[in-house]
Amino acid sequence: MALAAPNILGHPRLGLVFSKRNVRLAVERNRLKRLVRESIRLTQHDLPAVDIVVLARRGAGELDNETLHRQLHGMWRRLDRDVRKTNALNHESADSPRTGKAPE
RNA sequence: GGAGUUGGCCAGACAGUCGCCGCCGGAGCGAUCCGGGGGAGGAAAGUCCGGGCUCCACAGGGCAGAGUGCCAGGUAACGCCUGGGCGGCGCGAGCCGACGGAAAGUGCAGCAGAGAGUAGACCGCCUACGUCUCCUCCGGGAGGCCGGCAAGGGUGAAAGGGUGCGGUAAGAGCGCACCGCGCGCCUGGUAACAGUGCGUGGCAAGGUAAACCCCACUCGGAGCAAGACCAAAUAGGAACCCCAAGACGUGGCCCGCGUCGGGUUCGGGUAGGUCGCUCGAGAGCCGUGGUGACGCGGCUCCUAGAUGAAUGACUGUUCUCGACAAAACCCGGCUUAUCGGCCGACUCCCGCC
Repeated sequence: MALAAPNILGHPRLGLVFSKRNVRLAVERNRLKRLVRESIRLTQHDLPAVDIVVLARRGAGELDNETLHRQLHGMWRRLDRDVRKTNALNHESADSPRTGKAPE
């Protein structure tokens, strides 16, 4: 799961929350963090300027690399789409919602 | 060929591209860039012991508390390791053992059973001694009382050495022989301990000490969030200098009384940062002493150091298709998890020559 909010840095920024409670083994936690970082690294230029916090749900450690990459890629696409949509709305209403939420 | 015991080792490999964290060299005022090289484990785990290191405490001794517990050796130290002893398991190679003390004291133990601890008498055996009754062929016999015994049966996880002979009323280490046991000596061994050794004791009072306890030995506390250094903003403090005028409160007002300033420097200290942080009881090879753990000497090598915490992703080739699992100050152990593979030594069984 990921949470996102616009920032003023001009580029995306990543936060990671992988609790011992949801991912028991240190090996799995490190692997997940590496995969998320790698995914962001490869797609950072296509992402809007938002702060993203990625959280692990219980059982995330059991997914293999290929599945995770696919899911992350899909998540970034939907995030980009949602941000574009809210920006368009903002231009119309000049109002700025603080949080855009990307689904899982 | 099969079954097994034991010691050690490995933990996918190679190439390319893009990344992450240190280090070295170069360029740049700098941000940073370029090049080179390094980057998780045998258990990094559990945090159960031991030590180094750091800070705190400390004249000496005792008590309390905790731990350890056959002997010798190894080690910085250990609850670890090696060798040995004893006991147990296994045909064997081997494996397992908190393995000091129960005649210092206290405590604890369901059921069964007469009795479970200064032992005991249900069944049973005996009637010698003392005494009573009856019978008598006058030798004695039968029965009772008072009693004796613990061999046999029975209970139990466990009932106060075992076997045999003597002995006796019946019995009993009551006596003897052998076996076992205790104690002393001798011999071997550094010792634990062992002995077909010599002598001695009739045998000496169950179990439990991971129950209290006794004996011997060991142990100060806290931990890298230890500890050291640099050091904003804000608030407060100290010293010196400046102004000694003004502001505020009290009051109708003045006097009076109370409170307050500005600057510089310094010290403590928070955020933040730096160090501690990896060259070490270090690794490899060779030699050497030792049964071994291990020690000594020589040569060579430098081998993670992060701080939200770094090893990955993708592609290709290949194999036996990859288990358990991530350093956080360091090291020595123990314990636990683990797909599979390789090497050495040994044991038992079967077959063939």
